[in-house]
Amino acid sequence: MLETNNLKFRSKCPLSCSLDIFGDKWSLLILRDMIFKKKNTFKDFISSEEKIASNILASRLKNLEKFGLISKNSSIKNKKTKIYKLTESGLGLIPALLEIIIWSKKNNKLFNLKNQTILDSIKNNQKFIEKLQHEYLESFNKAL
Amino acid sequence: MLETNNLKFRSKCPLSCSLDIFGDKWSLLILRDMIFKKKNTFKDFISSEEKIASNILASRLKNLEKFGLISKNSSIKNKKTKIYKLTESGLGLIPALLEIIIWSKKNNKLFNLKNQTILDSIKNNQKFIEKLQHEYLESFNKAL
DNA sequence: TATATTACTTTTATTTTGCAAGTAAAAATA
DNA sequence: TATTTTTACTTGCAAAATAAAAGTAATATA
Repeated sequence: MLETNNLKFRSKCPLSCSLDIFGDKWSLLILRDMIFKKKNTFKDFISSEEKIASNILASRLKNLEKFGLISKNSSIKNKKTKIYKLTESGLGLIPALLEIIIWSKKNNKLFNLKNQTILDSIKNNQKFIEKLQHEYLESFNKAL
Repeated sequence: MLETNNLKFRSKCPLSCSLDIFGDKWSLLILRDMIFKKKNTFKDFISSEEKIASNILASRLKNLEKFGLISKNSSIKNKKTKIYKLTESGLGLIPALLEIIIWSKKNNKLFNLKNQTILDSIKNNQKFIEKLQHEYLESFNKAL
């Protein structure tokens, strides 16, 4: 294991490093919830249909924060509620998520996807990505 | 857990289904080895620098085959050697892999990547993707 | 003031991963 | 032809990660 700033990686391969960060069953689903569903609290994430366990969610949020994909702050309105926000680095994963979703759509004989209208309009072009990023930041500012 | 053709998924979300298939630390590295390093045997994969354990490799190969991303056949020349080949579905993941790699390159302050000349030329356009797919199939036919 | 909510942590059980060693069949070598 | 090596795995066991359930502490709401 290579160690850089106390963070361990199996190799210096960019794909391998990326998977060391988010190569699991849950991390990208948290980002999905933030990007596509404008979720930003612990309670939001817990309520997703895949039913992540609260201890796993806590550990994933901590990890994503550690690697700079999200940031954590107290809400201004409400001291109890913590708000998780995608960083620029986290928003930068939108193109990768879209490509996975596009792949999934093309291979859906395997897993019987439900029709999701939002996905039908996906074209992985720069404008769509920018729109998503813009929408995210806007909704975030509203929610805050 | 939803069950479709004996395959279990946490939900019908395309991203979630995808992660149910390859959301781990190793599956995409096997695909990377096939796509970028033209590897196609058990021995090839075992020799990668991330040092996957042989039982894990066996289980991942079986899983990728089960989900139709790769196929397995005996070599014509050599009865002992098994050749793993990307299917069309597996090759279809190239755009997603490239986006992860591009993300990784942009965020490399974190993990000190070595300069990989091949990556410097990456543009995630259709031509580059087609070139990779073509190269893969060509090298595969040679190796066979 | 009492109850509910939010964001966790803790505990315990189960599953997955990782490591080391072993095996069977085929191929290469002596 | 006999022996060694190679390839593609499997097995057994320890360690780590995950999952499920329950608990907690601080804050907010009725």
